[in-house]
Amino acid sequence: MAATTFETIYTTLRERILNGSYSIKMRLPIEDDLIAEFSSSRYAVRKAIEKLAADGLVYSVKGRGVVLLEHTPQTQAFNLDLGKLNGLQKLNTNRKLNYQTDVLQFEQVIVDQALSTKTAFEVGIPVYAIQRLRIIDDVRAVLDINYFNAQLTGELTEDIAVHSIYHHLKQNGLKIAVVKRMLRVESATALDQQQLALGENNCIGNMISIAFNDAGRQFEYTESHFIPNQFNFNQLIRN
Amino acid sequence: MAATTFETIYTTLRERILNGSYSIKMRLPIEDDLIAEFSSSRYAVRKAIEKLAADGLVYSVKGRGVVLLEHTPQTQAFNLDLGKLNGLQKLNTNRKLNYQTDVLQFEQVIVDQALSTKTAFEVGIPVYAIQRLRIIDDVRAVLDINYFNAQLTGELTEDIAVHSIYHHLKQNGLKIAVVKRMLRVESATALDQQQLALGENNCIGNMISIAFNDAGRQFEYTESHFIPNQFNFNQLIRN
DNA sequence: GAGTGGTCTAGACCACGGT
DNA sequence: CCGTGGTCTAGACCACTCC
Repeated sequence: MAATTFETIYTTLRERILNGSYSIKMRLPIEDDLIAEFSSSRYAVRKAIEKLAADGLVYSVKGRGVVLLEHTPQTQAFNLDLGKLNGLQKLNTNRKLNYQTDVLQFEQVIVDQALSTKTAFEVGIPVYAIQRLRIIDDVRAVLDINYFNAQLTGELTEDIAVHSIYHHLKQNGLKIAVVKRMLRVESATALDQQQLALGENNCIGNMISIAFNDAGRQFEYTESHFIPNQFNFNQLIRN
Repeated sequence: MAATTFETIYTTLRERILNGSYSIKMRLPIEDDLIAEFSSSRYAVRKAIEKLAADGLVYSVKGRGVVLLEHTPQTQAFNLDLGKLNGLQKLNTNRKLNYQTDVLQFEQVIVDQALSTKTAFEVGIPVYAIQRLRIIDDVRAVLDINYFNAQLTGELTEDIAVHSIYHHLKQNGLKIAVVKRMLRVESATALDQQQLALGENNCIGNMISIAFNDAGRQFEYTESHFIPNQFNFNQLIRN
């Protein structure tokens, strides 16, 4: 906890909102009151409110005030994991899950034209091509197909792939700045059918991610193929 | 175009980034230079940069500068429709699409316990229950299942449902403040199988949306069931 | 140590909502 | 009209990056 001024205000207000301290009036106190309460500047108060708005908890209306958005037990799920790095959120569970990873493929290849078209990596650069099966509670739930720009990640090993590549990259000083994602529903490929516990289903969810380091370079292209009925993907649209 | 100071700066910088004017150095000019160029305050410059960052175009690094994120023709699709209201983005097409709507169901019902659990609407209030089939270029692509809180939307008619309910609501002064979405891949129901052009596929994408007006009240619960291989869903995660 | 973005303050005026 | 959030200015100091 860095605990800048606005973070303190944000955390305090967030807790009050979730507690229901403000729920009767459906309004946040006006800015001047919050400035007085926290003995802070308007900047800090407004930044805290902006963060609450980004969380989907409040909405500011010019001339009126800051409105609380209704939230019920049912709609809590919409507020969770709004753009967390780890992406897929398991449905209906708070208990600890049992994870296992099978590395199906691990090799270094040179990007050709076809792979470049798909991944946006430049032709000729070396990348790691990795396929991993994620087994969650003994269910073959996710097939990860990764391509990492070897020049940006440094050396990777199969042992790292079994554990967490992201954890390794962070430890080696790679800063993950931004991840862009695209989600689709697709007909299952032969590989999906073979590897995943699809049951009667013949489609998959495909979460395509491209990740950028803090120099703005794309170091990863990943497709995560996942089975139906198990995962969630959240989004918040603000006007 | 309201054209506040920061919007002008934002638009100008955005155009330059997309033009490639800055691409060689992979950096934006430093804040002081932008302040000088636009004869504006630091506030306006920083707000413009923050908007570019929200678009996934740049990333600020304390002590270093504002970095441009790599973008190639392939990765353009990741930048489109980041949280647009209309949600589903049709894959691979810029041409004009031919839309048709069939209203399958249109009735007013009172929320019972089961519907309340699903929609988060209070038991006992009147809602419109609407089912519409969206036919895009003669393909039965999307099945919309809507529930609107009648107390918040005012009267709706089947004729409105054939056209655009959102358009009607906006015209009647309802301000759509926030939409929260959850996307899943699900096994197709009998209704989906019957109505949608699923072909061999036996799954659908389900985009569940809850929408709030500018008083913070949830006025809508909607499930959009859509066929595989046709739609995109974008997300940006920032560190 | 120099350069850069992040936080913070204290003010001002404007635009919108409601009375 | 008053109350409110949105925009904007001019400054200060801090934290981080890079040389």
